[in-house]
Amino acid sequence: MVKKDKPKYKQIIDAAVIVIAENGYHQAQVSKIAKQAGVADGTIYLYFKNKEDILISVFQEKMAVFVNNLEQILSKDHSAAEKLKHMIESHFNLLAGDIHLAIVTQLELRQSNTDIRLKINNVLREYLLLLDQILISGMETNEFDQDMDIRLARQMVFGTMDETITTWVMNEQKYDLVELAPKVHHLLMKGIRA
Amino acid sequence: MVKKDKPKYKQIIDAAVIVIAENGYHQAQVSKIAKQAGVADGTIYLYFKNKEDILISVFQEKMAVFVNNLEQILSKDHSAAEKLKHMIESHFNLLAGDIHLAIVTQLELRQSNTDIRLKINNVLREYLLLLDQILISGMETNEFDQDMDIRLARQMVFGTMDETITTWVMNEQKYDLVELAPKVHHLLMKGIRA
Amino acid sequence: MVKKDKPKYKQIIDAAVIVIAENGYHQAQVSKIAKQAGVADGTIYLYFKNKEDILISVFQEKMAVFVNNLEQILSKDHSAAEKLKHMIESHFNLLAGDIHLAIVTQLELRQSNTDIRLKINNVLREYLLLLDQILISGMETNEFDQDMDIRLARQMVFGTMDETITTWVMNEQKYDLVELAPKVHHLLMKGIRA
Amino acid sequence: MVKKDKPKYKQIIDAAVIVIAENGYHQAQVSKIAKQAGVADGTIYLYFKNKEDILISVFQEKMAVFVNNLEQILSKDHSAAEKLKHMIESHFNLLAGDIHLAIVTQLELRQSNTDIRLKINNVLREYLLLLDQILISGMETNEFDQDMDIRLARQMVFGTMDETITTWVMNEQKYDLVELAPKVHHLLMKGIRA
DNA sequence: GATGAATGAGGTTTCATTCAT
DNA sequence: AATGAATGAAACCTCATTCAT
Repeated sequence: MVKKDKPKYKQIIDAAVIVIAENGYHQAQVSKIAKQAGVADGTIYLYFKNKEDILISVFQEKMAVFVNNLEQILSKDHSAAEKLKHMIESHFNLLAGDIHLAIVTQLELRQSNTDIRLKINNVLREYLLLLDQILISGMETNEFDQDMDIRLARQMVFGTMDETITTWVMNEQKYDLVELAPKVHHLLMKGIRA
Repeated sequence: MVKKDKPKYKQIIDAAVIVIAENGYHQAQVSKIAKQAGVADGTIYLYFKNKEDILISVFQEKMAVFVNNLEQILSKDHSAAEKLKHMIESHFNLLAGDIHLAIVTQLELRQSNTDIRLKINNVLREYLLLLDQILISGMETNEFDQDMDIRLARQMVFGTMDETITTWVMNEQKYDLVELAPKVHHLLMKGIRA
Repeated sequence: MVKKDKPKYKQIIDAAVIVIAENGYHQAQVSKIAKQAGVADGTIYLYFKNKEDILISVFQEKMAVFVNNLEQILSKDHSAAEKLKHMIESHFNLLAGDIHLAIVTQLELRQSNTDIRLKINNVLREYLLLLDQILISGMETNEFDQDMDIRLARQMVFGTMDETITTWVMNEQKYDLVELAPKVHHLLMKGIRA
Repeated sequence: MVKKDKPKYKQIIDAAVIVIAENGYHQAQVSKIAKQAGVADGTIYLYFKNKEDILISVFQEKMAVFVNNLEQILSKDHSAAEKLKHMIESHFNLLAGDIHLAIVTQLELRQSNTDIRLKINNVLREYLLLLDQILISGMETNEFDQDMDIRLARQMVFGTMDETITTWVMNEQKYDLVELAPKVHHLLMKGIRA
């Protein structure tokens, strides 16, 4: 059994999400995470190389859920437009259902230093490549504008989603994020359709 | 004469931009900023309440240029679509012309803690309100879709611009940002037009 | 059967010598010694009270060889001068033949804290008492100066040997230590002979 | 005025000697040294790069006194034998007069890691070169055996002195170290004279 | 007897801010 | 107004030792 499969590994990851969300990135000391996880400080270091490793693992583990979801969506026999819709809904659903995670990914983890941010970006890249697949397939079926710049389209889709979620988090989730999904989809579709 | 008009005030602001851009947010110590500005550490505190005050002031001072530009654009007798185009071009132009500033606003300042980020968002709000004016005027003239959600449209426009600029900065400005402006405008127009 | 006679006892002692020699005193963690010995960390504590006990036992076990050798030398029917010569040769030989041990006793073990060093000195005392016997016998037979201070003479003999070996170890054994023995003996003899 | 000339520099050096002597090398925390010196912890770092720098500086500053003394002795118009005598007396005198320093140099500083020990050895080298000068001059005037190996002779002289002082320190200075100087000199002279 | 996962105390260093000059 | 020396709080990580299995 590898470390990642041991119960304490996930226990610590989940504790980190809670502690970061509730205390902020810079107030998320290792000792606080250990306490929240119900283990000794030193135990953390049996499962993670250092604090940076915890933070990157948090992002990796959680991002994996997003990637898996998106892979599911891609595997279904739907139109590109529908896939995009499912992507937005699924993305919004996941974050609306885990406020702690939303706070961590949209606000707190972005305060990390450049090293960690670069590693986080590598994890994110996998997700964006799947988004590119949707865009490319839509262009091939002529659902989406065949002349559009993929990179710009991706930046519009992801930038709009990201901005929407961050605004929602910053406004303390006063309104329903999931309800916005169809509207966001509609807006984006107009931008990219043929 | 208020503090903001004294030469050392701007001197420190400019020093902060340079130091943050060249060293990164977490390596931008007050003493470094003081040295770059050519003043003593203690002098900083004659012009700023604390370090947070410097960072917010940096954003305020620089954002003012963006707001002024946008006000100029709004005052001209153009269509909403043209105003949007000028906005994107002007925004991209300003940042492409001051790499230090681009690095600071797109990457480094986002590493600040949530408190500072919320205050920065307040400063940003003024700019976004002007963007809303363009969107509203476009909807009134039926250039833009009258059924669209203003907030979402704003998030799409700003999110796309922001994501585009950040990607450009992260890629070390290998390509021409300003050249992308028409394409971004075209993409966004498709999304929001009637 | 007492603990010292069990195979794992010597196994751990030998592992400690290797680990200390190869990693240095401050990098010789109990877990490394356990790994080198092929036992679990906890097993160490079935044979030794604590880490300090390992280090002192290392010195005791290895010093016993020196003491045995010297007892052999003393038992032979030689002049005091010859005994001294054999002592130096034997001492140099043993260390030249076990570089790990030389590094540990001359360099690494001296980095231990004062408590351990005092206990090591107690172990060393037995060896120095045998050296004193050589000196006394030489004074009785008028081979050595009958007016000399035994303690000082012992410090000169041991200090010179020790400094010579340490210099040799520090110089990465670039030259032949054993070859120096006659010269050291000659030098010391001049100092102590009648 | 350079840092070394400022009063706090020497204040911290002296505090370090006292704290190390009284608490042992491994219990000489920076905070203890700061407290003993009557400054804040952070102040230490205005004068020293890090803890290692304090320890090396302690040795450098104190060793400088030994080197200066020895240079004085060398400059006098005495025989090599007399110079050696003065060296031993001066060396013993300095340490007998500053028990804290004796404990630090003979016992505590030797517990430092290999990095620091190497740097300390570089400082010591200067002293040993002056000792070599005495030996060489004695050989030139035929006071000392012209056939002897300089390195061995140096190791005998320094090893004997070192062993004598360490034994005295370890025995809690129960007897008079300075009284031993003539005897040590006599013993060494017999060993090296022509 | 043997294991090895878990424990938790403890210290160096940075840096925003102050205040005597 | 300007200086810059001094302050001191705060946290990541290591590793000897234990004890349930």
